Amino acid sequence: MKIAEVSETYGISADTLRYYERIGLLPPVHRSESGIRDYNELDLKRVEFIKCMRSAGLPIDVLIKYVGLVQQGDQTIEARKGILIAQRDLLATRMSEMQKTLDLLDYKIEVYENAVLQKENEMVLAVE
Amino acid sequence: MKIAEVSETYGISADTLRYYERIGLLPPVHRSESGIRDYNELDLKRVEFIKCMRSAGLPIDVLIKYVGLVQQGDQTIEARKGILIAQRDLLATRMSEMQKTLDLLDYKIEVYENAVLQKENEMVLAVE
DNA sequence: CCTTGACCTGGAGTCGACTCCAGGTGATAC
DNA sequence: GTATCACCTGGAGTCGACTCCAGGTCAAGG
Repeated sequence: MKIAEVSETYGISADTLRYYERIGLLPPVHRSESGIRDYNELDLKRVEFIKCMRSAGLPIDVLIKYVGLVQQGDQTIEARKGILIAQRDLLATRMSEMQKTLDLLDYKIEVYENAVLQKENEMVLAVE
Repeated sequence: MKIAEVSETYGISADTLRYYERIGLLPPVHRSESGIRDYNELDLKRVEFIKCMRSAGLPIDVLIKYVGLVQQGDQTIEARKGILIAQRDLLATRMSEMQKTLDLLDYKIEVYENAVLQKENEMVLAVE
């Protein structure tokens, strides 16, 4: 699959895909003879993983570290697990922060809703 | 309350507090005669609101817009409500993305856990 | 053939959100 | 009364994560 289609499929710009490869977040992608990227199954799996992690805000340097460990084979399993657990915990913390904000937003929206209703009510009374 | 204490209390650097004021995210804070910031109740409420919104990733320009509308009084209630609803929806979307990532992380951690257990098992068998 | 279009590279530019000065003032501690 | 400290301002620098560009290669359609 060429870069344009990957970009289309995953909603990641071609520039970003190339950038990920340049910085070592995405290991070198399979190429056609003429040097054009031709993403294979594994490449696509990696793209999807990165997309998922980045969409949740995991920092690129952590992901590069993780990807590097994966390349190094089985003796890095503990280290990889450690990274994932740390990131999982950070993510959970951020989500609970966001939940508080969501609650506050809901509350404020409700308050505004009531303010609007009250205003409309006053207008009706004014007309009557 | 002087800036150092506000910084301490809310975990926001003094530089950031001044920055927020400079860009109009925080309306001008009360000052002592000598020109030193002396945050009053209302100022602190605003700081807390901003902290909450920023911690969930709401962009500064949106918050500046919202704060500006608040300053303009009651005829902006509908617009403010619209902003809050839009941000609430974006936030909910981002949180559900994050939930997917969290689930994937949990799954991968479990897989690593099993891999580690299996390795340990093999080692025990090798010793026996 | 030759033009068009997708792709390539290395490097520079942008953007959001801070963060860090340098140089200056005023109040408090000794 | 002077030294130290927290504070002030305007402006520049940094950081993470892209995003854009110039200049070049190559395959395919008319």
